[in-house]
Amino acid sequence: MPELPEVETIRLQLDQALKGLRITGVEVLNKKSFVGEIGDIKEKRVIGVTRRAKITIIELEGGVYLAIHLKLTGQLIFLEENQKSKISKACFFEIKDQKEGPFEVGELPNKYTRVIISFDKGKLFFNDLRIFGWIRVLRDLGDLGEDKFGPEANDEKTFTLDYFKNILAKTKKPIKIVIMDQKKLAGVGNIYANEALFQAKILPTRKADSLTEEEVKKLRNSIINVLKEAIFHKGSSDRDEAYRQITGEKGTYQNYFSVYGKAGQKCPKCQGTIKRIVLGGRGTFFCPNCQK
DNA sequence: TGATATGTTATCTT
DNA sequence: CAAGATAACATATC
Repeated sequence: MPELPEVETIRLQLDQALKGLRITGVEVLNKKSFVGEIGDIKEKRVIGVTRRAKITIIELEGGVYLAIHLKLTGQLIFLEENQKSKISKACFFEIKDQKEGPFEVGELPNKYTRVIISFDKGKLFFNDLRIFGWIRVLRDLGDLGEDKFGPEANDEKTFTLDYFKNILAKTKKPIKIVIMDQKKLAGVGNIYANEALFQAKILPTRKADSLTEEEVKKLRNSIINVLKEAIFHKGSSDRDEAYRQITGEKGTYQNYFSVYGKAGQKCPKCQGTIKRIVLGGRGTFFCPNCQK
């Protein structure tokens, strides 16, 4: 779930919330969720928060970084010390208003809180139901493995048309698999791959090297566009999705989905019906009428 | 009970 | 060896 727009939303909010704060302590409630020495980050101030692909990177003074991957069910929730009551109320409201589930934040820490990072003014809670996510202490950003990531999918400067043409021409894999491959393009996950292919009117099953120049151009525009729209709407928190903003609030881009999770429903552009297949083990949604 | 679930990677299989 | 497919990670919901 947390794909580029969700991580970017969290990054922006964390950058505002944490900049200048000092880490006063770290509680690791689940060993698998934290890799590194607490001593390396204690008493260090936050310089800023950046992002690479779907990884949030908290830069600390002294050349130390906290890299965080939320994987499928991770959340980062920040409670400012002096606003605790206000934020708790917002979370409480959310539970009352909507169906209660494992992903509603409620009181903190909760059952799924794996790591708590305390600052001189507030606490950051890392919640993760399925424990696939992690926080790592890094001395060198290269330890993330730069070669593991292609250009950022929302950055038209590095994600160029020429680059896109080149990587697509090199493989016969289904186009959806290719645009979700972080080594080739960083940030696109299942939701936005489905949505971008719909916007570009291209079937997810099409072999990558079969796309015409026109289609490649259209798909690149659709990817950039859908990611920017989703960032504007602070990401998506569809029904069973864990993603929350750092306040505990949902994103709203799920209200703008055309095909994702809509099997059996009407296509928003024609009279066809959205179909679901499995591609690379993932739910894949498309309109067989609009997408060619 | 079986199918499904957003990400990533190890491990098959071809 | 490379490309492609699938299982695995841990847990919950429908």
